[in-house]
Amino acid sequence: MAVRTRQPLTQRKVLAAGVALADADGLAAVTMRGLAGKLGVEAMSLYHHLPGKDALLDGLVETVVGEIGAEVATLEPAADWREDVRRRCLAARTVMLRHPWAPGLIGSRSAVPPAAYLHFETILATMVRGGLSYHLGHRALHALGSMALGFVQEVFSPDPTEGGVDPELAEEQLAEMASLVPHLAAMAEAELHGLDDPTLGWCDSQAEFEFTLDLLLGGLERARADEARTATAQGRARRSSGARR
Amino acid sequence: MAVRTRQPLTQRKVLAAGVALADADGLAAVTMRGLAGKLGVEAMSLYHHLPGKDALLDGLVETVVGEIGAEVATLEPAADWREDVRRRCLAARTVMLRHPWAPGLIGSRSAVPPAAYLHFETILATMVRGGLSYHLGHRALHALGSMALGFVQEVFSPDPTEGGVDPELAEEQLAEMASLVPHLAAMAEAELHGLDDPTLGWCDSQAEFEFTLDLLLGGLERARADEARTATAQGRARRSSGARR
DNA sequence: ACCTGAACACCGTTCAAGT
DNA sequence: ACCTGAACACCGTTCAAGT
Repeated sequence: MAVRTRQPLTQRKVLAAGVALADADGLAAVTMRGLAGKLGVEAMSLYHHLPGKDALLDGLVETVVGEIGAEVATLEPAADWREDVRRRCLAARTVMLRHPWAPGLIGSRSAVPPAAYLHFETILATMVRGGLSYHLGHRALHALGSMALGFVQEVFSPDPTEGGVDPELAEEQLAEMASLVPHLAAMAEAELHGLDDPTLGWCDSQAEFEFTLDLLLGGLERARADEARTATAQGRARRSSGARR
Repeated sequence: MAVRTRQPLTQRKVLAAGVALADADGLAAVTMRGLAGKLGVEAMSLYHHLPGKDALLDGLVETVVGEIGAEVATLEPAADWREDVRRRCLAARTVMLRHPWAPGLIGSRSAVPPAAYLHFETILATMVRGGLSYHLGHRALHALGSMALGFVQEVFSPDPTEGGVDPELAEEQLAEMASLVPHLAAMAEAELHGLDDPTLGWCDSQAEFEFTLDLLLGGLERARADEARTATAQGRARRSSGARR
């Protein structure tokens, strides 16, 4: 299955093959030897295009974050800053859904992918244009956190029982949960019964993502309005008292 | 430096040594051979107390999450549900600050640490007692996400230049940033000038954490009030129209 | 029961050598 | 310049053997 090309290898081709390999077989399958094999080449050849494994992983992150740029470029601008930021985050999310290994990799790396700075920049610019101060914009970037890159730190893991819930197994687990964690069990049951198609699983992660996003944006908009009101009130007070500097 | 004990090894001791080793030398230093060496034993001895490396890593997570339970147990209950949840998240955060490798490890594992369920349970119970429906409680757990375990997905990485910012280097970086990402640069500068002690770094991660937390909690409280108002209005409408079921 | 030593199949990486 | 083969120091893990 090795792709044999007579064209010489390039860093781009190595990284593209790395992303494809991670998509297909998971990040653990991306070894120097394994990736080289996919490219019809020996492991040591990769060192002519990348300094080592660490650079390869950084390159994979950079490639994926770069895809966000392409995705965001297709967006139409929105009048409201919140709608604009919302669309950017959702665009990033569509990219991450194509590369489910990427959030974990990004989280485990210490360095910020350089391409991410450009993405944050456009988001901050949108917010400043929308009336947020740089201080609030700073806090907003922290608050949005990884959502700007299209993922949340999933505490409830991506379902290992992919593609559906075994109703019988779910029943068993519910029974077991009921005694240990009654509120969680009640919640799970309440949510299960409200679903049209229980085989899809009872956590609609897309809906959760959007709910959280709207929650944060709503809160930031209120903070923004407060800030504007306070500034106006202070300005009025300063003017009416005739204070100078 | 190997700790030689004549007492036989136990799983608890192995895990405690693993946590200590990760605290001291990082997660990468936790290898079967390395950990065994710290315990004054051969690598293969560990297999008598743990099935393998994967179980070791799961055990490390479980140990750390277990510490959250101990920390939460010292809390005094708060009247307001938001204050209560807030204290629980901050307690979890103090545990994670002791084990900076833990969030990355938790994020990279697919399974939810069993001890975390108990933690989520008490948080959900607090919220339900505070008036949230199970549905909203479900969404709240998702929204709080990893904050319930005391960390956020840090996009701006934990500062590698630990313990302060070199002002000269910072100036250089600012100059470089200014052309590429002007809004970010302006923000960084605005934040730097407002600081009492710039050597502490210009991102107060504790303040950011609390701001984000309060933002989410404030939004959830509004959603809670909306939900309560809607339910009351629906009830009133149903009663006044004499509708039954 | 608990621990050991040798061995196996992998990994990232160095180095000298090929064309 | 790009690629190779052998080798090195590691890793998790199996197995047969010790007490």
